[in-house]
Amino acid sequence: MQGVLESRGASAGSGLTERQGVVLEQALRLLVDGGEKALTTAGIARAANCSKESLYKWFGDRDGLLSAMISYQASKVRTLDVSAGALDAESLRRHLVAFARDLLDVLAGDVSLALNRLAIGQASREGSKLGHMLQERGRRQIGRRAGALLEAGRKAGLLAFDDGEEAYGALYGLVVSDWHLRMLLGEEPSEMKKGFSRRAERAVDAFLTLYGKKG
Amino acid sequence: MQGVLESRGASAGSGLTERQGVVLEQALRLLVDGGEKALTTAGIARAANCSKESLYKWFGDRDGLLSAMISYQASKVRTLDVSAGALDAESLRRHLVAFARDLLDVLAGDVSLALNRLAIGQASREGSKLGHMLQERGRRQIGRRAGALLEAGRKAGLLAFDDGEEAYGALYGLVVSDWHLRMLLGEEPSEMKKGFSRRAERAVDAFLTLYGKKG
DNA sequence: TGCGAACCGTACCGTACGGTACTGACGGAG
DNA sequence: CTCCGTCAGTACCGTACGGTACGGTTCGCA
Repeated sequence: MQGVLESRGASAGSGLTERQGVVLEQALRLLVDGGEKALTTAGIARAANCSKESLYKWFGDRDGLLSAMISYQASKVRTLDVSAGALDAESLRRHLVAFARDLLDVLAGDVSLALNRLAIGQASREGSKLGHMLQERGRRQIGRRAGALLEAGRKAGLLAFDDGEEAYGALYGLVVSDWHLRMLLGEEPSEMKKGFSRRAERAVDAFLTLYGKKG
Repeated sequence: MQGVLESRGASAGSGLTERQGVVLEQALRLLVDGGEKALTTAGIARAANCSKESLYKWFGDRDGLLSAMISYQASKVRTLDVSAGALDAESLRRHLVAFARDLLDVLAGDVSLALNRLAIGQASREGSKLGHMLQERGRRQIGRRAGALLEAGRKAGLLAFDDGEEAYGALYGLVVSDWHLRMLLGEEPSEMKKGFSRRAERAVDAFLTLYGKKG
């Protein structure tokens, strides 16, 4: 067990060989296509041209595989930090609209929806470990980007709020409303994506009405 | 098949005998306690003291049983319509806060959470029939109450909006934000319920800032 | 060339589920 | 009393899954 060399370069420093990355990729594809029901160890092994025994050696058990899938996906969609230098009212609005649009796009992505469905289906069981992971690696991550943007807006005298978390909550609610839940329940995302741009702008307008400093 | 008498009075005119109501009650309890994994036909039969054969005779198959559970629960939590006679600014605000608090309470209810988890887990499969049912019987229902309230507010000259659906979406988003998803992912609802009242008031204040007519 | 580790493919095992079939008990109708 | 429908309880069947074990193959390495 000690001194094991990774057969090729590890991917993204996650401690994963690229072989294991391929496995997780195929597992995600299966999950997106057929839901949790289609995510069987035999199916993953077949799709990734590996043996079940290797799956258990690499990931321990099925739960370990699910956790690895979430970590893997989270590491892939690293949010690009916006360099928020020298904000004025118009550039702040543009940044907020871009954030809102990105948020809607991420939430409507089929991998995101599939992983959220998976974690939610698992949440009733004890632990809800997957839910915590998704929360930590997803919301926390994108929340930090929004928080930084809001803070920059306040520093520039363009926004007024006491509680940053509350302001972020309002922005999130105005942007997303119940669309995320509706997509999780099966409403066709492609139908909704067309209205995302307009929706993002409206939501940001409302947010600025609430938290923007008049001037 | 014809002329079958229901052995006792049907419950709520749903075409269900009270025996079947007991079965659905037990099924919901199992679902809340143990999640979808615990919702097996054998388990339901044992909990309700009936035979599996009767389950299949009454509900057809497992999907029919799940649908019946949603219908049954939806018929139980009929939303009380508020008689919105003679609104002024203060009573409108009270009504909105009451609505917001009720909304949060409903969404945080364990039966609601369990059914939403069930429908979401099922949504990846074809059809997403349960998702549609939950959408129709849940959101549509409570949305009508909110829509009527908003419309009354506009008629009374207290609110200003063009698109009622958009205004409702903003209210919903401000009230709920991402709390529903977080609870679905397993965050403990009892921890959150304490802040519901304050949260409802804050959200309504923001909503009135956006859509309330000044004066 | 020979050794050993990793690994694929498959077979295998125990279990649990959805759904069906059978038996026996109850209870009402004639 | 007898017939008949309903239902509980249980046994049963086919299937599918998670997890393990084994034979055969490739490949790095000495």
